[in-house]
Amino acid sequence: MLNTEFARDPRDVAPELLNKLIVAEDRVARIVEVEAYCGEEDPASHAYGGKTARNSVMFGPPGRLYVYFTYGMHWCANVVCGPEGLARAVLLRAASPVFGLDEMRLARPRARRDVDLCNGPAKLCQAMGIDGSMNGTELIDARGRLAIFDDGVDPPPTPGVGPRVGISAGTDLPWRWWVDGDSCVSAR
DNA sequence: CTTTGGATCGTCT
DNA sequence: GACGATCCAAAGG
Repeated sequence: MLNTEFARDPRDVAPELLNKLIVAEDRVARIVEVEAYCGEEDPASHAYGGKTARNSVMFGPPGRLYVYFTYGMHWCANVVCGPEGLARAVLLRAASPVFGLDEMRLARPRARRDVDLCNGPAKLCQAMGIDGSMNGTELIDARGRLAIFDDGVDPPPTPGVGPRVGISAGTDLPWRWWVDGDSCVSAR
């Protein structure tokens, strides 16, 4: 996946990220659920209300990872999209483990079944070993620890579409997409 | 199976 | 001082 492909509206990028691979060091998972957040114009976005220390990565160049800490214990990860400066991003909500499952199980001892390793935004980060130290990391740099990789599996032609999860504003906007029928999707 | 409430702390008002 | 782009265990049906 080329960096320039992220320099677009997250509502276009998000469904195209379905079935792409996220690679973090020795672990690989296939993205099956995403949400778009549209910067200062989106009441559900962390960027609503302007730039702060926490959300500053979203205001930077596309193709970087925005990692935030929430609920006092969880990390979640977004891909920064474009146009640059508008703080738009795609939240990685769920993935299907592909490789490195032993490491994922070690990172998530609470997960009873393998399906529970990455079926939520904070679970995905915990399983993949993503935390705040990776905030702002380039996703495309082959030397980096993180990448999004296209292995030739196309996005679903007709993904599931619906409102975003866990927000209290902007609940009318259908900006969540998922691979319909996949057992690792976080919400039905 | 579904529902409920506790955990836990950085961030912004 | 309030509240999260959440997760999990426990309790109830």
